[in-house]
Amino acid sequence: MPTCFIDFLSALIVLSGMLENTPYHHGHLRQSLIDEGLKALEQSGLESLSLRALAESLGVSKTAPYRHFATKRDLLTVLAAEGYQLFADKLEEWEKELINIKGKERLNRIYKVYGEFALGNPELYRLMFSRLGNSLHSERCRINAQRSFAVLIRLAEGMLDSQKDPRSLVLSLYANLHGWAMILLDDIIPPDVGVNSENWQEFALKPELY
Amino acid sequence: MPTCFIDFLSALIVLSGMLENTPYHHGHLRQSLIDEGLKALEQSGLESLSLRALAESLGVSKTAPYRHFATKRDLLTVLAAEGYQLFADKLEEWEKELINIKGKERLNRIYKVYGEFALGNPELYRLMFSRLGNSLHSERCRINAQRSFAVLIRLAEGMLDSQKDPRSLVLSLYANLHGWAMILLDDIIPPDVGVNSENWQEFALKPELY
DNA sequence: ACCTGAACACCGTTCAAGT
DNA sequence: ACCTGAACACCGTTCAAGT
Repeated sequence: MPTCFIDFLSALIVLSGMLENTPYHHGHLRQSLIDEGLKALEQSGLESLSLRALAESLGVSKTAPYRHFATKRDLLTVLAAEGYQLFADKLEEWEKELINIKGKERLNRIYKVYGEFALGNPELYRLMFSRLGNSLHSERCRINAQRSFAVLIRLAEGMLDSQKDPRSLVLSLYANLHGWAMILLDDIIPPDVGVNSENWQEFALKPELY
Repeated sequence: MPTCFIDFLSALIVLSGMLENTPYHHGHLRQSLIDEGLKALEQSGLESLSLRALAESLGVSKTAPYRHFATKRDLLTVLAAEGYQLFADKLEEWEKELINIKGKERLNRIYKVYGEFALGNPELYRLMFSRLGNSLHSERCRINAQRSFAVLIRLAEGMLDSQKDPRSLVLSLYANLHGWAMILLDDIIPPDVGVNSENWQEFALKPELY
């Protein structure tokens, strides 16, 4: 049987699949895996997210996802990229709101918005800032992580009394913000101190420290 | 058959097992699981640690560990407790070394020793400060976590110029230390900044900020 | 008391086959 | 091109049985 005939048959099958929208072909499986993946992530938690369960909840066989993602990790990397993009978008949005707010109050608000993102998307945040989802794994993650960091630098520049190098200072600010986020998300607050997800900002670095 | 006779038989079997040290009975399985678990943790990583693999490497059946730990999580909690104890011991040891070191240099050294523990026991640190191993899960974890925190407070008291509440300040110091530890362990350093596990302390909070 | 073996309900992943 | 089904190599965990 000549190759071109087989190609013709394949094309026919593909076309009929797309046109008739048979239940055999899902149609938007790749995007559905991403959307449903983000939902399942927050619902079941990062550790419990399973490719098989995801496939079943989309009414597709256990192995269907492998047509769109080579490994489970590849899907997680795309989910992390979605997270980094959402994070960068939020930060740029908040930057506009803080444009006229300076000094002490500005730092308070930075803590607030950063905390809102982390505590509002706990599993996504955990994925993004973990070995699995870390920004080094994809171009899209890296670009949006860089975009987020750029906003943090601009936010800090309008906050500092001193004229120190903002890049270095933003790094310690970032370490602080991430530290608090992880402490609150993983509940690793030292005992008998009375810190919780409501009042933690009172305990965080005060602006007069700068 | 009367119960006391069965008990007698059981006792006989137990005794013979202990005295003859047959290969059927391991003898120190519980402690071996903890020791081997700590090794496997750092070798294979937290996510790859498997109860079955652990059992096999100890030459025992896959289900033998269940005689000593109800669940995998229970073993992980004990491993975390070992970690918290080691951490508290190290901190108390370092406290003695820092007794005559004050101010600026003292903060540098705190960063150094904390970083040494986290980067020296990366998987153990990750387990301890995660949902799985967090100190709320066992009395022993909690006691040693509290012991560690107490050392941090004493270390900070000898460092501060101001007379602020040390507990609140230590919390922000802890968030900072933990943030840096996680950033370095998970490689989530913002791109193009040139921070790494060697030079990170130069970027961390400077003592003159206090 | 301590351990084994078979069994169950999950995983991720591969590959030949179907449409 | 896209999906299915059987199969493989892993998991954690339960339970009846062995020593």
